[in-house]
Amino acid sequence: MDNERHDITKEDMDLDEETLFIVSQTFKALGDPTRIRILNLLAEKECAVSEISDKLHLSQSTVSHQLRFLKNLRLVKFRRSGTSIFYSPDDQHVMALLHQAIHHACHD
Amino acid sequence: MDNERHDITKEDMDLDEETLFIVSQTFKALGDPTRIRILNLLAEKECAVSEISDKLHLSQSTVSHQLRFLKNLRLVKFRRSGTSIFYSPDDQHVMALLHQAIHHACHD
DNA sequence: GACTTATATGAATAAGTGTTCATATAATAA
DNA sequence: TTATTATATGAACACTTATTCATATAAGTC
Repeated sequence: MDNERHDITKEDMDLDEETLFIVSQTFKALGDPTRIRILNLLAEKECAVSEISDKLHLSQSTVSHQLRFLKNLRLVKFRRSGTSIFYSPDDQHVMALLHQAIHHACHD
Repeated sequence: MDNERHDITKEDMDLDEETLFIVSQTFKALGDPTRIRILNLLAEKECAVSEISDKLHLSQSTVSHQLRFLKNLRLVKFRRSGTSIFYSPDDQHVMALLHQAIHHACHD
């Protein structure tokens, strides 16, 4: 871990357009209950689309649309196995944000 | 700090409705560029509405609307001083999430 | 009181978003 | 090839959201 003192750095200034875009996109991704549930499930274990559908009681189409959303932001990755496609988290930073938020929501 | 091993806890299971609502609301609040800029500014120093307007080049109405949004979620607090109203952050957990996200966006 | 300054608010509008339905694609099995 | 299973996709729709404009409220000053 990095223990250096936190001095004046980029994030203390006005945010540039690109940073602002990335940050807001990231939080938007986490701002939907369905996507939160999907990511929280994938955090436990890699899942096929149909598995997500079944466990979360969501339509296949809804899951597929949301996975595309998460895939576009590189928040999940996938691998093919036969006719199934297995998804798993692909951004540990974002997953850490999610877990922190859940933890705080549960305990405060 | 809490160094205990992370065992099976609530956040590893299916999320209950309330937790899901709180978490998604929190992330939605952080999912808008204007609100991110406002919170990032307030992180530096307590500001009056007009000060936020000026520094971020936003209309007074826009700032006021967004501050109401943040106030409703208890993400900011305020104090009156004459005709001015000074706002400041009121949720260190959420501010921590924001700073983490900015930090990651800047460095990755 | 009247006037100014600072902030809040409601309505309207334009843009964005999540789900559903129908259908397409892709891999496999027979 | 045809049939089956799993997943992806596009269009439509209802719903939400961020901003603007006009106006209201509230505190301070004269």
